[in-house]
Amino acid sequence: MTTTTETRGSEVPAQDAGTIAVPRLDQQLCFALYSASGLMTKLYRPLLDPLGLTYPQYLAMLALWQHAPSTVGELGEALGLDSATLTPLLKRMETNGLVTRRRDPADERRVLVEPTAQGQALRARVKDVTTGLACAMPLKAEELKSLHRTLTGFVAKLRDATSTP
Amino acid sequence: MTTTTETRGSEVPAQDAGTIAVPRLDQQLCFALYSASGLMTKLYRPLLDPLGLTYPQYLAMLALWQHAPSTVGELGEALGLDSATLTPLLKRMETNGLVTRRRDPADERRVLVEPTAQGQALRARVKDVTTGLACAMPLKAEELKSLHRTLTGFVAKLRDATSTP
DNA sequence: CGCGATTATTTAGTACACAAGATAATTCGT
DNA sequence: ACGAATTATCTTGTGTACTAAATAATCGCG
Repeated sequence: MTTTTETRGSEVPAQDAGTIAVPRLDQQLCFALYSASGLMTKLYRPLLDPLGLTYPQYLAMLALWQHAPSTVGELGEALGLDSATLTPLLKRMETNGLVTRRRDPADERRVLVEPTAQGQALRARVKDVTTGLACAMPLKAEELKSLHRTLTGFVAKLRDATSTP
Repeated sequence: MTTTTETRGSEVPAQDAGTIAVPRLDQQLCFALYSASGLMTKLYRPLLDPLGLTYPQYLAMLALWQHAPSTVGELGEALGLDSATLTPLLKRMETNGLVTRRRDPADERRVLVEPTAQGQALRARVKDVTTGLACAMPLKAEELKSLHRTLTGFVAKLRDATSTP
C-alpha cells in the first residue's frame, strides 16, 4: 500500500525501479517442492485411508518392510525424521496394531520396531496403492524417472548441506 | 519376520520370488519430494528465524508482498492451503505485528489480509534470505532452473489431478 | 569398580495441515 | 422483499514436525 500501486487482482504488480524487488512465489524452487510434496500427500490420502495409514505412517511401513526390526534411530535416519516425531507416530501405529515396540535385550537403550502380522498383511494391499497411483500420475514414466533421479541427487547434496553448515 | 529372512542391517533384503514385492522407499518419487521439501524447510529456518518468520509464514508474506490486500481464500489458492490452516497462521502473524486482518466492507463474508508497515519493512531484509540461500544451494544455477521448470509443470498437472479425481 | 561421557528415547511446548462441521453474510428465485 | 441456497471464514479434533530439555541405559577409562 505504501510504495506499490497494485490494483486488486493484478498478477504482476510491476515492481518500480525504486521498490525493493521481492522474490516471486512462483519463481521459488522451495515453493515448487513444498507444493509438489503437499499435492502428493493429497493424492495418496484416499488410497491410504482404506488401509488405515496416514502418509508418514505409510513411509514408515515401507521402511520397516524393507528392514525390520529397526531401532527408532535407524528409522529416523531412513525417513529424515527425528525421534521426537517418530515416537508418537510409532505409538499410534502400535495402538492400531501395525507394529510392536520393545527394548532391545542386547542394548536396553534401544527400542526395536517391527511390523505385526497385521502390519505384514498390509504389504499385499499396498500393491494397489502403487499401481493406483501410477495411473493418477500426470507424467510419462520416463519423465517421472528423470525427475526422481534429479531429486534424489538433490536430496543427497541437501543432506550434506544441512548437516554440516 | 514371517516370510522374509532379513539379517539386521541388510540394506537389500533380497525379496524372494514367493514374497510380495514391496516398493522401496528410495524408489518412490513421493518420498524424494517429501525429503526435499523437508530439507528445504530446514535450510531456510536459520535464515528466517532472525526475521521472526516460520517457513509457511515466509511463503505467505511473499504472496502478500506480491498482491495485497488479499482475502484468506485468495491466499489459500496461491499457497495451496485451506482456510482452516491459514486462519490460525494469519492470526499468529497478526499477533506478531506482520499483517492486519479486517472484514471487507464491501462483502463482510471476506477477510482482507495486508502487511503492516513492519511487514513491509521485512521486504528489504528478505533479500539476504534469498542470496544467503543461493549460496547454500548445492546445485548449479542451470540445474536449479531446470528442476524448477520440471516441478512447476508437474505441480500444475497434479493440481488438475487432485482437484478433479 | 565406578563415574563421567556418549547414545537413545521421551517429554514439553509451539506451529503447521487437513477433514468435517458450525457460523455468518450474501445472492437469487419468485 | 424474504427465505433457501451459496459462499467465506472459523472452530474442533487428529496427526505430523521441530527445538530444547529431561530421562535412562551403556560404554570407556583410570
